[in-house]
Amino acid sequence: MSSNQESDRARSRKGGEPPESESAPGGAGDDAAIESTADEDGRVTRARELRRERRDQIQQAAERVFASKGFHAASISDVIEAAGTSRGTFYLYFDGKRAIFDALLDELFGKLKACVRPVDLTAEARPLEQLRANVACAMKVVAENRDLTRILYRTGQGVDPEVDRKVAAFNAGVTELIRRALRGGMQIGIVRQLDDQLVAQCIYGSLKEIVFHSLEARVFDDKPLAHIVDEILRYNIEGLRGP
Amino acid sequence: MSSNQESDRARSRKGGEPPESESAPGGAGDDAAIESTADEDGRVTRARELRRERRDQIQQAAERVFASKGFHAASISDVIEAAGTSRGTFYLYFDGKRAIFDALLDELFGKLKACVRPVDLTAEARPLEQLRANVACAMKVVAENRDLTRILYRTGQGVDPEVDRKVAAFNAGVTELIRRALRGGMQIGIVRQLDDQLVAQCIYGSLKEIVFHSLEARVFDDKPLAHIVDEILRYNIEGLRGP
Amino acid sequence: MSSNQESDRARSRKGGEPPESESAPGGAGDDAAIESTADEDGRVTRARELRRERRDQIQQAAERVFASKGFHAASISDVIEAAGTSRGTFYLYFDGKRAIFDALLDELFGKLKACVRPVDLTAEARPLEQLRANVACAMKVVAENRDLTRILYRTGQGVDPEVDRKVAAFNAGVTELIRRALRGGMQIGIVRQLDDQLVAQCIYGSLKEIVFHSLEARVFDDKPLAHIVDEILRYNIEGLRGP
Amino acid sequence: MSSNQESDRARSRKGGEPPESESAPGGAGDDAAIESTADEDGRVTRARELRRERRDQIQQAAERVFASKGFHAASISDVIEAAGTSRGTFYLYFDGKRAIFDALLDELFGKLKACVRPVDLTAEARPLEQLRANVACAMKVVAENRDLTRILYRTGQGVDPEVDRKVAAFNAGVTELIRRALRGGMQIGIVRQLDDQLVAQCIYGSLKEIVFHSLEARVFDDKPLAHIVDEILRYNIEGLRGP
DNA sequence: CATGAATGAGCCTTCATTCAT
DNA sequence: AATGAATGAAGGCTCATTCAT
Repeated sequence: MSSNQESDRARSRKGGEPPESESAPGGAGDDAAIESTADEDGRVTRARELRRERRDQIQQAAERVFASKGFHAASISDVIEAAGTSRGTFYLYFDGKRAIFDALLDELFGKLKACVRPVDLTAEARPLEQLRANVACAMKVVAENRDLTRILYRTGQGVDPEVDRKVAAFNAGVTELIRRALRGGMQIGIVRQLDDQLVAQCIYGSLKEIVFHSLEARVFDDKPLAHIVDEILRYNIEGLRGP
Repeated sequence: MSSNQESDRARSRKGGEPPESESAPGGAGDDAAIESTADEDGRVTRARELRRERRDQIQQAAERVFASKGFHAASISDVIEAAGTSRGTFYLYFDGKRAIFDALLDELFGKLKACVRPVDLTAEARPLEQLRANVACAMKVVAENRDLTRILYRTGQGVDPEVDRKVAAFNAGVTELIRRALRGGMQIGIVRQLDDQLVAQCIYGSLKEIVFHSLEARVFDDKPLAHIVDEILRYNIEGLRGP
Repeated sequence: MSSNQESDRARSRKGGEPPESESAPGGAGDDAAIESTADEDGRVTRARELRRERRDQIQQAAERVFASKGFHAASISDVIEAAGTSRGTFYLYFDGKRAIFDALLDELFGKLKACVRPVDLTAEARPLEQLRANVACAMKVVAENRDLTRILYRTGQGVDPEVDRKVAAFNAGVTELIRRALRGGMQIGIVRQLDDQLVAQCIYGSLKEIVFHSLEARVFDDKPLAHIVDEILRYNIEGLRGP
Repeated sequence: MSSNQESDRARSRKGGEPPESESAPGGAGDDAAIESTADEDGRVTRARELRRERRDQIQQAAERVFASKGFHAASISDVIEAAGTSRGTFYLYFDGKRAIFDALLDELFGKLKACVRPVDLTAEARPLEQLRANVACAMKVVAENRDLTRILYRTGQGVDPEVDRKVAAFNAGVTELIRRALRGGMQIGIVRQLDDQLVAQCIYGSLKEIVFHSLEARVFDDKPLAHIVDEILRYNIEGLRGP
């Protein structure tokens, strides 16, 4: 029930820009149009900035709150208190608890997607270095967004069908990326024959575990990132077998 | 917070046996003590059985409910409706929502622990077969307890510090088991030199991902368990590298 | 959206009896079945009585509150305060504010319908007396349920489509009754030829106005009911025309 | 209660004219006073027109919104959206939701009062024709202000004590008018002896019912207005009695 | 032991109104 | 005069838990 109601006000602004003020109605003076336009543009731009700032302020507060208390235990009251805004303002910028969680998810997934590139397997392209770069970047993003990642990790999936779908889609996306790389590798012979679907999941799982565990245990503080990445890559490439 | 209050009645029984009927209450007849004792023993035993049955009935209902709606979305009302008991009875057997979740967790972890044995690495013991047996057993347990496992997977950790601790402890336990096996393997040379902590997590992660994903995607219906186990083992032992 | 949510608990009990306890489950003793049954029946009956009492208590409180503050200005808090119950209890018996309003409406309409009988126009039946009885009874009901009627009068229709429908249906029902009487009267010649639909509304309107106005102005305190009824009937039968 | 607070700005303007621009604000030039006065008069007049236009624009929007959603379900947001103005502007012209409702009420009552004239009972004046004209005019006003009338009908009285008072006053006014006509009629013998107060209410009620019902059922579309008026008059004058 | 009516803290959300720009 | 972001009081509702019977 409640997950369907979104305030019209918030929804209308949701994905996009504020209504742009549609120029002033009424009998405004017609002379000096240029300056007035410039003024207005400036004001509108400024207003848009303020909107974004406010929104970010709330979103960041939510990030902190969710990360420390968990999604379910956190209340809107916690968020607005942390953000230093009023209840009403919160609902001016977000449609509710689920919606702000969604926004946080989008942010994290966006950052992660931004740093992972499909691996080019041609010899000149040094695929191993690309892999290393991908993994290192992902871990850097995670390390830089510890709160955000913890939210995702700790919350699991029980929030909402929509959120579940989003998380599943992200996981599927990453797994698919890995699977394609595996297939390519098999074709040119640098990867042995294997069940690409299953192994892609294994790889993704090994990465996730390291990532999330690092987060909780603050491993990054103890071991150099390069070491971690190296170990993961060797584990995945060479397996465990002794010489 | 309200989730900390535990009814005195339920707490008193918490870790242990039912109150053993505490002798017959009220004005029980004092004559014919011997027969009455015999009777009483029978009655007590029967009572204990009933207790266990009742408890199981509720716990199984909770398992179904949590698995289908998720821990947070499920209400006590859902559970007692599914169990066919009354509200009061529920609280007679469990301290609350968190407590029954705890019990379910214990059950699952118990079953999993029961089937995993430390690997004996001596040559005669065929360590690979032991590994295969461990993994296969774990996957069988999971497949047989789909609901239970889904609860854990879907709920993540946000339930409660106590639950979080339990989950973390289980994870740590498994990882430690793997780590010891790795160390043993390194000592006798069948495992290459590696960061046992990190790689243990990698292995655990790869297993978990397969397990949980299988659960949702019903992979077990499509691929033979043996194939899955083989692929996992080869992945972990040989890695990805082509010939 | 919101008008659809009715708590399952309340809904399940809505139109009817409590679940009747479905007999005690578990291994209850099989002897002495008769007394135990008797006991249980007694207990169940008593429980049902208590339920009804509680419900009435709340409903009457709501009646007072709505009558004095109006539906929109009254809050659930007002009702439960007046009823001396807790918030939760309210929702145990009613699905919400609209639902209790509905119940009040049903009560009033039920009482009104109960006292109005179709008029038998045959000469022996003294139709005038029947009319008088109908009108007098309706006014008595209204006078005895001043609060209830005021609620309806003051609230108008803006509460809810469902309520609107109910009110409209009641009005239509009464008008239809009058229309039929008019038609019958025209057929046997004691009523002149007229547009039965329009005039039925006129009659209903004249009655309603008297009724509702009396309510506010406490006319019943000043003028004998018989006088009022007489005037209404003469007005409707003879019109205004002087001799 | 919040509905009592009225912004000082709006209150100051309340019953009357706009602030007449209170001389030109800002650093207006002080020289050329005469021309400037002429200019200013023009400007002021123009400004006043604009004010009125703006106000009407909002009021008409409110009329539409209240009529379609009902007073309570309609929000200021709905009104300003329909009016194409901003929130702030709304409060510049009206003191709030209740105030604009008040204004609408005044408009409707004004129009109705404007078309009803006391009936001159002298023989030459053809009192029946006057009655017919009164009723016909009222029904025309209602038909032409369907939205406005529906608002009143649907909203009942629960809005506000002030509004209730206004509605009651209007009703009382009309009833009084009818009563006086009845008394006059009784004096010159064209109306039979009756309880003028009660019968005045009956008459008013019969009219109201027709009017409001017509509104919802769009009777005006099916039956000619003249027929309706004729039926009402005959009903009131001749009553129901057959020949 | 079993029951289920009662509780009330606490949640999410809305919206009339204000005020700085 | 116009704007619209900000406010926060208030409302409806849920649900884990208790306790008298």
